Amino acid sequence: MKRHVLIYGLIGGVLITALKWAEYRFLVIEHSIEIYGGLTAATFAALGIWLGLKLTGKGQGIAVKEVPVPSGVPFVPDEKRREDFGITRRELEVLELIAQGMSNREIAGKLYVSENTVKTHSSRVFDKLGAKRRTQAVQFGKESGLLP
Amino acid sequence: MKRHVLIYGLIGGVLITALKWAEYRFLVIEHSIEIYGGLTAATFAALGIWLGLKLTGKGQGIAVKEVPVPSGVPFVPDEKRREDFGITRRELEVLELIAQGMSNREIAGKLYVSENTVKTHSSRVFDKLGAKRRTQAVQFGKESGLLP
DNA sequence: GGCAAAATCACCCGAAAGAATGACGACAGA
DNA sequence: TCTGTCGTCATTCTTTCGGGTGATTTTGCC
Repeated sequence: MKRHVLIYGLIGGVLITALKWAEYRFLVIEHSIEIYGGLTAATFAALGIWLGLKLTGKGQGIAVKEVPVPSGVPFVPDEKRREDFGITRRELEVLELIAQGMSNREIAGKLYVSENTVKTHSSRVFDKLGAKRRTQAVQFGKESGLLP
Repeated sequence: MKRHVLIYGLIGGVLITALKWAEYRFLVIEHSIEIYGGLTAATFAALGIWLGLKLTGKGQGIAVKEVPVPSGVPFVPDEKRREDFGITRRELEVLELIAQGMSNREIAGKLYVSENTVKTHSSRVFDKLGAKRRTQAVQFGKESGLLP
């Protein structure tokens, strides 16, 4: 939920800035979706072009094909593997924070829940991954593509 | 986190644009948003890269520019970074085993030393990396190319 | 509306981890 | 030979983890 607010805020900010800068404010009402979509598409395309330029500046085409595809879409399909393990979203969320080196207390603070809750989630995740320690859980998570 | 917002925003924008442009709005209900987002993002990125390749013509360099992509690189240069942190070989060895999810006791057994020694090494490594927990040390180690 | 899953929190307790400190032998280099 | 680094080990103490158990609330779905 919080993420949505962030996303909309960010997009809105970018959009409005771009529009303002281009003096196209009158188009917002009628064509906002097209415009902001087009802008993002153009941004993405530009990013691709930049990547292509950057990579072809000194290298041959072989490396270019392999590298940018995985880095352009950095880790989205966690949902599938997550369910393969029977891990819930919240549990994966906790696991991600564990992988970032946070303590249970810090995670609790970040997620606005009690430390006991974090412990419950982490315990369940360890159980589902067959891990005995958090470091092991992180390792398993990375190996199975559950974590970036 | 922040990156996620950006990515989702971009993907979402591209998706909506693509859908709208192609008048395929009815497909949204039936298909997952991730798939279309990934497809469209990949399409635009690929298009951008292709454009970049076209525009730059033929690259002549042979050497592949070092791209920060963890895949494909089998990881060899630890010696250099190790010394940048002032970490000894033994300490890095312990850190590697920690990263594999082993407990201090297991590490002690594997290295044929006492558990106290392992604790000393790990404490020193944490100190040199500025980490407070072993998970954090692992994270830092991976980020700085100290660990695979 | 009701059921099942998920999320939340609590308490206890043992094990593991980590901080702080001190010490000792091996070894390389000045 | 003296010095610094490294590796080793110990002790004490505090904090954190993790297991086990049970409970309540929230949420998603039929």
